[in-house]
Amino acid sequence: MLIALDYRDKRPLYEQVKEKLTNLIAAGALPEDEKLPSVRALAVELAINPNTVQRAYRELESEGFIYTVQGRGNFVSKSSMWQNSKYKEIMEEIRSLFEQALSFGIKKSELLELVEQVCGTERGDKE
Amino acid sequence: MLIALDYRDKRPLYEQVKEKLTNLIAAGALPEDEKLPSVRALAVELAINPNTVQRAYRELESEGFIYTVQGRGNFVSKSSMWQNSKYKEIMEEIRSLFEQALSFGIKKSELLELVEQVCGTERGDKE
Amino acid sequence: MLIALDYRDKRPLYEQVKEKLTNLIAAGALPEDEKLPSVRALAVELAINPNTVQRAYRELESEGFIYTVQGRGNFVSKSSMWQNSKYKEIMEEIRSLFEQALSFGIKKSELLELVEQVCGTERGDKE
Amino acid sequence: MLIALDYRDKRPLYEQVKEKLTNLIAAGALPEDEKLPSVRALAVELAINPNTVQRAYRELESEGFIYTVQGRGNFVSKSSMWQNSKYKEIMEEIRSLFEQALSFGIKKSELLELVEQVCGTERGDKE
DNA sequence: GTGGTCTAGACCACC
DNA sequence: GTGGTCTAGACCACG
Repeated sequence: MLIALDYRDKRPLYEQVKEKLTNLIAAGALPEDEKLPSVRALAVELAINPNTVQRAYRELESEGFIYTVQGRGNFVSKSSMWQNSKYKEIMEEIRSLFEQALSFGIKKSELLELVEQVCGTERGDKE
Repeated sequence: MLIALDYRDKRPLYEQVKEKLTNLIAAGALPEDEKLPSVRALAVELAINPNTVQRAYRELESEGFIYTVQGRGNFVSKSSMWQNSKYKEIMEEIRSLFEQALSFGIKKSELLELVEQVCGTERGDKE
Repeated sequence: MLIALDYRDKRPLYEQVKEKLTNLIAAGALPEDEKLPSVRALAVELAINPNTVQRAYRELESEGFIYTVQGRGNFVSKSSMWQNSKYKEIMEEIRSLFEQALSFGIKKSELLELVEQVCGTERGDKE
Repeated sequence: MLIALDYRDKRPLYEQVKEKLTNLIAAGALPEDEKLPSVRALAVELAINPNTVQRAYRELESEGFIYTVQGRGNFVSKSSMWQNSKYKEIMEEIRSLFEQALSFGIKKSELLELVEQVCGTERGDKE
C-alpha cells in the first residue's frame, strides 16, 4: 500500500491516513471495487491502533470514497460518489486562499504564473 | 477595532484573532508604529480570556507583524518585517493546493477562471 | 429466481436474501407449497456462503413464510401463516416513522401527498 | 437532560444518544445556542464511556445539529442547518416503507387512515 | 474545565 | 477472517 505516516505532522493520524487514501483513490491508483487492506492489517502495517484506522475508514465511507461490507472488508467506490462534492470543496478552499493572497499584496500575474508552473509539470502525466 | 469572532469556526480563537489582525495590517488599515489595543482591552472588547489575546500577540510578534515594548504596549511593525516570509508561505500553500486540485481532476482552465473571478472582484479596490 | 444482492447495502446479506424472498412470496410470485431452491443451489447462484442462505431460510421459517421438510427442501407456506403478523409489524413501523416525521415539522398534507404518489405508481401494476 | 438508554435496544449506544438529542432539538425543547452537557458530564449521567458520548456529539456536529467550540462545549445549531437534509431523509424512508407496505397488500385506505390517526393526536399540540 | 486523539484490549455480528 | 462497538485510561490543546 505504500503509506507513510509523518509523526511531525500536527494533524491527527486518522486524517493523514484519510489523506493518503483519498489521494490514491483520486489519482486512480486504486481501481473501483478494489479491496483495501483490512482494518487490522493496515493498523499493523502502520504500527498504529486499529481504532485509528477504523475511524479513517468510517469517515472515508461517510464521504463516499469507499464502501464497507460487513465481514468482507472495505472497497473503493465509483468516482461519481465523491467527485462532485470534493470538487466544490477544493474550489472553495482555493478561492478563499486566493482572496487571502490578494490581501497580502500578491499580484494576479503571480497567481497566473503559479498555475502555469504547476500545470506544466503535471501536463505530461495526464494529458 | 471592529473584529468579530466566529464561534462556529473550528480554529482556535487565538488564530482567529491573529488572522483578523494580520489582515488589517496587511491591508494597510493599521499604519506602521500604530499602537494596538492592550491585551486586557481587546480581551474585554471580544469577551474572551486575556490569555487568548496574549497568545495571539505573542505569535504575531514572533512572526514579525508587531513588536512589543515592555510597559508601553504592542505596535505594528514595518511591512518589510513580514512581507517576504508571508509571501513565500502563502505561495507555498497555494502551490500545494493546486497540486491536490490537479490530482482530483480539476483542469488548468478552471484554475485560470478562478483567478480571473477573484482578481476581478478585488481589482477595483487595489489597482 | 432472479435475486440480486447489493453489496453496498449496509444490511447483512442474510437480511437482503430474506427481504427478496418475502417480497416474492407476498407478491404472490411464488405460489403456496412451491419448492424453493436448495440452500446450496441458492448459495452458488448468489455466490455467497451457504451459511448465509441457511440463516435466511431458518428465519423465514420461524416467521412463518416457509416450512422445511427434512430431506425434501423448503416450501412456501400458506399466506394465512404470515399475513396477520407481518401486517401489524409494518403498520407499527409506519406509525412510528409518522410520529418522528411530525416532530421534525413534516405536515399532514405532505404525508397525504406521499400516499397518493406511491399508490398512484403502483396502482397500474397491481389493480 | 432526561435521557434514558435502553440496553435491550439492538442499536449502538451512540445512536441512541444521537436519536434522543435530535428529537429534543427537532421538537424545539433545546433552543438555539443552548449549551449541551459536557462530554464527560453526560457520560457520567448515562453511566457510559466518554468516548461513546463524544462519538455521538461528533456525528451530530457533522450532520449539522450542533456545533462545537474547543474548550467551551457543544451548542445546538440553527435549525436551518439540518432542516432540509433531515426532511429529505425522512421522506425517503417513508416512501420506501410505503412501497413495501403495498407489496404486502396494505391498502391505500389503510395508509390514509393511519395518517389521520397520527396527525389527529398531534394536531392539538402543534396547530 | 472543555473537546480531541490515541492506545490497548475486549466482545459481538457477519461471512 | 471481516468490520463495529464499547470500555478504561492516558495525554494534549484550548480557554
